[in-house]
Amino acid sequence: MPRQGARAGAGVQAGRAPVTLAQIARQAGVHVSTVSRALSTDDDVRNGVATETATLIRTLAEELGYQRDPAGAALRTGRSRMLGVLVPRLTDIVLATVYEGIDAAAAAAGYHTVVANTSDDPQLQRRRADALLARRVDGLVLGDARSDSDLVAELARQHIPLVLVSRRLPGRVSVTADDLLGGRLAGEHLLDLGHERVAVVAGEPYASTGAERTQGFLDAFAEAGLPVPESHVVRSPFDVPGGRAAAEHLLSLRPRPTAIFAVNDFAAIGVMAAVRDAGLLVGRDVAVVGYNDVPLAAALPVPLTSVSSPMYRMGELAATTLINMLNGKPARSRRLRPTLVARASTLAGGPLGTDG
Amino acid sequence: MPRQGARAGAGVQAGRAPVTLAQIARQAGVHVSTVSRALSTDDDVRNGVATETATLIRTLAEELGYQRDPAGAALRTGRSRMLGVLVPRLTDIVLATVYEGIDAAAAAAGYHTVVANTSDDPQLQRRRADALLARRVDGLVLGDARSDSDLVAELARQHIPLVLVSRRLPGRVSVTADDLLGGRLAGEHLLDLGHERVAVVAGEPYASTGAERTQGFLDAFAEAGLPVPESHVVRSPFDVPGGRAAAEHLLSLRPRPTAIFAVNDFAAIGVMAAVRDAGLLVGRDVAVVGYNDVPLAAALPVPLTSVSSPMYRMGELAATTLINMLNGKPARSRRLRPTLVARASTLAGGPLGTDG
DNA sequence: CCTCCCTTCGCAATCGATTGCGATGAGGCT
DNA sequence: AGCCTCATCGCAATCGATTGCGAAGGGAGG
Repeated sequence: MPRQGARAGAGVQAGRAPVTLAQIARQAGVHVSTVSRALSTDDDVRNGVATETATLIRTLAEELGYQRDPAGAALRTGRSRMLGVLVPRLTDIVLATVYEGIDAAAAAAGYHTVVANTSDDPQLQRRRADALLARRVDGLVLGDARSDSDLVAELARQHIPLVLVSRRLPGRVSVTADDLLGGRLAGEHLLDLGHERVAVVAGEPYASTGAERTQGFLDAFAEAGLPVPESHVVRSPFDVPGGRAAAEHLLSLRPRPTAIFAVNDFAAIGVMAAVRDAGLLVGRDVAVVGYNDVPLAAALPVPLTSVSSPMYRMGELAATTLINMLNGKPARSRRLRPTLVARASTLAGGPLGTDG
Repeated sequence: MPRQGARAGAGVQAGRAPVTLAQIARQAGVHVSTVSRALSTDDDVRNGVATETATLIRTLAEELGYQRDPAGAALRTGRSRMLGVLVPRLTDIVLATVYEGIDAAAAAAGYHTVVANTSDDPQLQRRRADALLARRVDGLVLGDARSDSDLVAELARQHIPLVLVSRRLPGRVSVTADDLLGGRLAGEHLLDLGHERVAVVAGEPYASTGAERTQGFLDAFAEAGLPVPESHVVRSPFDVPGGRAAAEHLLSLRPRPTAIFAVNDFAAIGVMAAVRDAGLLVGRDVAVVGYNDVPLAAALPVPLTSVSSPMYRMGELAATTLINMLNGKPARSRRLRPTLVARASTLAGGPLGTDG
């Protein structure tokens, strides 16, 4: 007799006494399998139980406070009802917002999520993904897909259900914002204001977000007959110091750009700092456009013009798409429409001359 | 014969074929129980296996890529090796940083974490906690403890292992920063600069963080013989609009305060906005002190003086404390020391006169 | 009145890992 | 040489939920 008494792993919490199917079965005078069926969420299964038996069991379960043991269910079914989520970092409010959407939609569908930070580091991505898989998550939502890594391809080869979010990758199911359009919106906004000499803080090349926002922006100017020279497009990390350093370089160019588009609000804040440090005024001497429209953008001393994407909704859609996949339904990629929010960082001074 | 073939829940991912103890046992020519013992992390258990048998099994497991099935282990042991974490919101960089620390320390100890947002809403706190418990987490880290709610007491009554983080509650094990000291540091800093008429944006009363920071600040001024009148202490949400609204009120007082302490950086940013809106200059006309020293504080147009607490470390300690509890070791509360980082928002203009 | 069918349940195996106890064997001791 | 001890390992039960199959029961139709 392996067990001597109560629960083995009860450990510290002596008080908990989880209700099991067997207890309900005993009280209801039926077999445990009947209870399982009555409590099933699957209609086909539940229909095998007489209505009055089912309601009896249902109310009994309610009274006793029954909660299905996920370990038992997972062991038998092979599905954990847990989703793994990989993000570059949760301290980035953009990804944190996406994650909140993911978690909300997952919870609504009876799934839990487990997140992990990868710092955009390929080694960490692999390690974290393995850890999640070891936890037997049913699928993955990847918010940190890199175009220069083959991790996603490997996971796909193992037939692991996955959905990309925020960043795209050719041939993979993803839920993203239309970054190409977003970049174009930023470009057209500056064109409307009369800017002709502009520059781009383009983010990291391995992220489709930065790459496509940049491309959309460049497209707009190219189509307007004002192609942006390559020297005016610089890569940079997606943060304040990164944007600041990039802008310091761009502001040293002669003639100086009259506007700078940063593919990320934090980089844009760094750009604004560099503009001030150069003794210039944001919005009058140099227009600045950011991307993501984080809450802070509107609260800055010079409110930041930014492109807004439905990040929370993106997370929700990513989760539901993955869950549909798990249920065998076909899944398709989605691209959500961004909008531009114009503020003082581009409007303060009105259009600048071509030789300001 | 309930099963017809391969794995039942394989679902979409047809490729995965998890290695089990039984497979290793077969290849090693030993019983599955021996494999289990050889692979155990518990030394007492592993010592029951001969060294060479153990190494054989260990290398075999490595080659086959064995990963313990958490469901099987959890079912038998009653422990899921999962920790539940409750935070007000993950989009708050402060809590996100704490959570990163929690997750890192948990992962290092072989635990996974599951987070949930509660929006500081008592109803949601209960629901999320229940959901986590239904998932059979081994313990909880609560980052959203409210002094006006009895949820924590209820959980404790059920003997659920838990540790508070960030916010304290009397009689509970917690890992926090010394907010009383932090508030005092802010107060002493302003006293050193000669301020005599100050005000406080005190945050929400149910959070020990805001309450204690405020108290420490008031203590410093009271001990200096310059008690702050109640009318100069206003509560507010921990965000930009909240700080802005509170500051608009405070700036309308006559004589106007020469300095404002906000118990949270985002509220402080709102304060700075209100100061600007009033046509005043932050750091010269009105000094502003924030709290938490978020990365953005240093990047603001007028860099923000702020009290810095080791948030990541706080998360790490909270997780290890909880895990120690789970292992039956005694746990004690910890209070980490904050430090003040002085910047232009208090230094720009030097001390102001008493009738500025 | 008998037979057939359908609804409703029970039976029992099963998922993978853990663990108390007992069996086996080797070695040392008297 | 016989017995005892200890190290090592196997046996089998067990955690809780799920599910294919079969049985029992009731009702309807011939």
